[in-house]
Amino acid sequence: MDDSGDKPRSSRSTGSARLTDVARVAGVAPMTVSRALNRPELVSESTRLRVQQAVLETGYVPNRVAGALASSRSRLVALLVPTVAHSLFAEVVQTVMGVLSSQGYQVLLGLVGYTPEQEETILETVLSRRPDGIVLTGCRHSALTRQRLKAAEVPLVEIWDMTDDPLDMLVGFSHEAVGRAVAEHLLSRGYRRFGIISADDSRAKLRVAGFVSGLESAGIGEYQLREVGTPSSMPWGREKSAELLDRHALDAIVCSSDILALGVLSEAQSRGLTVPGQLAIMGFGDSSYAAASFPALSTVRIDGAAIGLRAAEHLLQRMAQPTFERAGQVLDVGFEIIDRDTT
Amino acid sequence: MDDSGDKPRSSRSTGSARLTDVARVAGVAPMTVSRALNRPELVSESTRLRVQQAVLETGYVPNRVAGALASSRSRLVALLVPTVAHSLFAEVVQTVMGVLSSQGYQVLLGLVGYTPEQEETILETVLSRRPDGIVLTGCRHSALTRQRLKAAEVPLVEIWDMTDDPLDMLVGFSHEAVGRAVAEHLLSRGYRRFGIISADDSRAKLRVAGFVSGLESAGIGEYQLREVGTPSSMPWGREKSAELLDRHALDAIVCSSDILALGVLSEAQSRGLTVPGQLAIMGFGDSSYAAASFPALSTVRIDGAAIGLRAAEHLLQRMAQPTFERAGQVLDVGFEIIDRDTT
DNA sequence: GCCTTGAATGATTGCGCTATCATCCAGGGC
DNA sequence: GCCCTGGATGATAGCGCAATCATTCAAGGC
Repeated sequence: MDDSGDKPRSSRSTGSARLTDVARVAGVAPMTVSRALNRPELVSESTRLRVQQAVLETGYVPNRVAGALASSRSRLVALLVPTVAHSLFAEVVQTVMGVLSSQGYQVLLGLVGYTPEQEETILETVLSRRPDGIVLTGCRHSALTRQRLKAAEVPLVEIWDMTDDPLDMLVGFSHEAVGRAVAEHLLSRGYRRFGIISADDSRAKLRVAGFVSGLESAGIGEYQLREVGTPSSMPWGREKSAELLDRHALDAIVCSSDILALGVLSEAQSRGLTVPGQLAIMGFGDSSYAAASFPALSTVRIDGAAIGLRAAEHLLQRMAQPTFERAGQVLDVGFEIIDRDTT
Repeated sequence: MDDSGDKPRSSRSTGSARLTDVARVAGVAPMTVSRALNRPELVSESTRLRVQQAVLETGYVPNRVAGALASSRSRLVALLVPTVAHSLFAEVVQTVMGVLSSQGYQVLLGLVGYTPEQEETILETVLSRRPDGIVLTGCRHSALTRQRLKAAEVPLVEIWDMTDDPLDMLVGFSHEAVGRAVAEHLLSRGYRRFGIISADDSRAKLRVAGFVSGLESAGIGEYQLREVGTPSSMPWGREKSAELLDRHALDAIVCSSDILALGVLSEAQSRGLTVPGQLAIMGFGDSSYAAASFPALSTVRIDGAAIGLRAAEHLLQRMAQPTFERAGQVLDVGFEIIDRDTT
């Protein structure tokens, strides 16, 4: 009845219902509406119901932009991955979002590709949203990126890589160890003349380095390496393996992703090579189609869901305990060699 | 020199540099800093450089939360898809984000699954961020969702479906037409006894309905239908096809996704059935592995990149022209039957 | 000289919310 | 009666920025 106290809506207002509108309808102070919605345990049952009713009547949708500004809590988590067009990262995105959204966080997704420059650019705009937490793929960042992240003092989980010295928390695995394990596996199978097809991305190169060091430990210094651009694709795999097979006598080709390996497989088949008899092929990622190819692709399984899950959990924990000591927690989720029919 | 005019930093402040800090260092008014950063053409060259310098000195990172509140422009676009763990939607996410981020927009990703309830919940929290635009998968929404979207008056593109009556703009294709085209294709190949394995999702069901109506047009009223839960997977495909093949004499099985079709294929192979001689198999989506399977999977290609691209473009256009008449623009990107070696 | 013009810059205000502290009041101890 | 306690509610003041309008000043016309 008494709406004489309303301020006239300024020309800058958006026109939709505000907290004060709900407060007027419910006959309480704006602050009480805020509490009824965000901390209902502080408000009496009857007030809560009146507010609820008023929200429905006014069609009020809270403005979290204003809320974030006032409270310095955005309830936003930034998730930076190279791409989602790769099932491994898609899996991470899927699980991280599942965990975080169940706890009331929303996710600002950033696709940083495979270059430090893109990461820098995107990180800057991401930080301008003042996220409550960040999940960041990889742990080899430019100096500027590291500096910005430290300055932002925002809970952070690096994923999908391994280091002793994380910026904050880390959930991942060692790419070098993957490479080394693949080398040992193939050597134990008796393969000796290796081709490598690797994407031009820093983590793939780490795996290659691990693989090569594994070979060297066994006294093998010779191998053939080809790099391909991103995104990896079957045609890249075919083209580079054709090149390798034309010029070198190889008995195994190791690829930095399953999709490349599939390309190698089809090249081998088109040349009438028996797999793995005349040519062994190793992928990486254990994509859903690795098991479905014929012959079924041997590969390395990374549990993206586990990484996403643990990363999200770590982040939630840290966000809940604001200044918990920066423990430098590191979790290695490992990997698994999947020995199917191409090795 | 003169910093006597500074307000003491309130206890509620976040501690990082603000516009006023930069302004003080640069020796200009805060408003001038704002202009130098957001509308540099309004500021003299020398001022712009001084501000730039001051930004570097202070390590200032703009607070877009405050900016969004003050300007009623969030520079945020919400992108709602069922999942990213499916290459088709991942492709859409990838392209939408590519286009939008090049124009300075950030993307708030929402995974709505395949139920209207999840869509409702997520849409509510999404709207509370006051996005400048929304890309929404599907165009069959609950009444509440439709009402909220209309009330929000935010530029909207529905994707991945088709209707005459979009909420705002629409870029997609007709799932019924897909089903009908698949029916015609298989009938023309001479297949007559059909099994259908479909996910329990509304758009897959539309494709089934189209397929069935295609059969009926040809006078075929009998078919075997099995539904599977989400997410679809190879084991689901194997299990349901085993069930179908045990009980019915079929010469073709149509699946609502490639991954299901791959499961059917492996079941067929394990039974020693020749494909397509004794059993034809049809997928949907033309995932990257469809061409790689053996035999290569026949399927339906949807150009997810085109959908994402056009959707993002439409949205950008609408966001640039605030109250352009709600044209009800509809774009049908169609689909393509990919006739490989399983039909 | 005087006015106009427009580019550059500044001062003020408010976006819609929540932190914080103040107030109010019922219930209880003594 | 008085004071304490604590739950419920309210009033006030900002969060950091940009919209808006005001001011300044050099250049130019006459």
